[in-house]
Amino acid sequence: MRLTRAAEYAVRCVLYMSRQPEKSVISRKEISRNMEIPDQFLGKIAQQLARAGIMEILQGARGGLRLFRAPESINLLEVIEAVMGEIFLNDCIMSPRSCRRSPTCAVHSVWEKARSGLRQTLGDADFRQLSMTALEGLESACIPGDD
Amino acid sequence: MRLTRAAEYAVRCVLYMSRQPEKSVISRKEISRNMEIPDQFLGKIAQQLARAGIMEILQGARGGLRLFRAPESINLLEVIEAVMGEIFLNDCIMSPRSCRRSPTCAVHSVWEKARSGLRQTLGDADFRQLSMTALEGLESACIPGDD
DNA sequence: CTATATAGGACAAATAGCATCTTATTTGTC
DNA sequence: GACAAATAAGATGCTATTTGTCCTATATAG
Repeated sequence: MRLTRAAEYAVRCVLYMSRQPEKSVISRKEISRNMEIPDQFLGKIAQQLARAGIMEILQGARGGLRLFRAPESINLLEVIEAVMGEIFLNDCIMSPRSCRRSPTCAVHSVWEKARSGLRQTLGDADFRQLSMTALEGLESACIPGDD
Repeated sequence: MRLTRAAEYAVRCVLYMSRQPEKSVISRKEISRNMEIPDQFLGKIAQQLARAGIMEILQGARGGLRLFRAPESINLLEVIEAVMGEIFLNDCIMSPRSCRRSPTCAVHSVWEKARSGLRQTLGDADFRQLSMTALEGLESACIPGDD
């Protein structure tokens, strides 16, 4: 019931880019260095974010990453789901066929409520807000693992 | 970002027990058979639920499981957390030491909101309600994996 | 043409999830 | 006390996922 490392990295990456001048191209190396993300791993993550229409990747010399949209139109939910897939709390929500009586199962409705609440909260957080509050260099996102 | 199988089994187990006459002792085998839970695995799960004060385990012949409290005083959240540990969405919520500036990090506050909302929803669902809506034999809880 | 980037597939180590096996222990009944 | 019916608990194994790394290919600016 928790974020993967990859999703955390994705959030850090978009957060870093949100703080740069709009439409600027930022090299993967710069991001990975500043946000403590393994460079090659960030490459894979960036591809997923690109496929989700969040950023674009420019190849070749002077290439790098560029946000595809303004930070205020990007939210936490879509960044996370771009990397982890759609958030769901249990199997039966995801594949109703495997649940024999979802329409009348009380547990089912709780899952659904919990899931939609969670997605709502994450969907309401856009990166303009996030980047404005988190201003200082490296420490703009939580950096786990030192513990 | 999803329930483990063990947590799903725990929910099914408590749900089954909530439907039986209060304070009755139910053998593990009966529960595992009726709710499609591997018997030995249920043994482990029952121990966790017992440690959490949700049920008690009676050893020996005619032994089995018995709810320690009335179904209305048991909620989804505690059953899940008994098995999975406390729900948290990312590392930095769990171990604030590893997060260098949690008080001022905007992302941090979103995690906290999402987490508390999720726990609230699950905490509001008690097993009296759940067992009343889910009445029919086997199919009282979602049974994944057939898909 | 060359230097600088990313692309993308293969691979590997670590961890977590999902049990199962085996042996021991507890308890009720005859 | 002996036996049968249950659970307890530790060890073990299999699989999938996560978290990367490596290597070769490809794209682009100058």
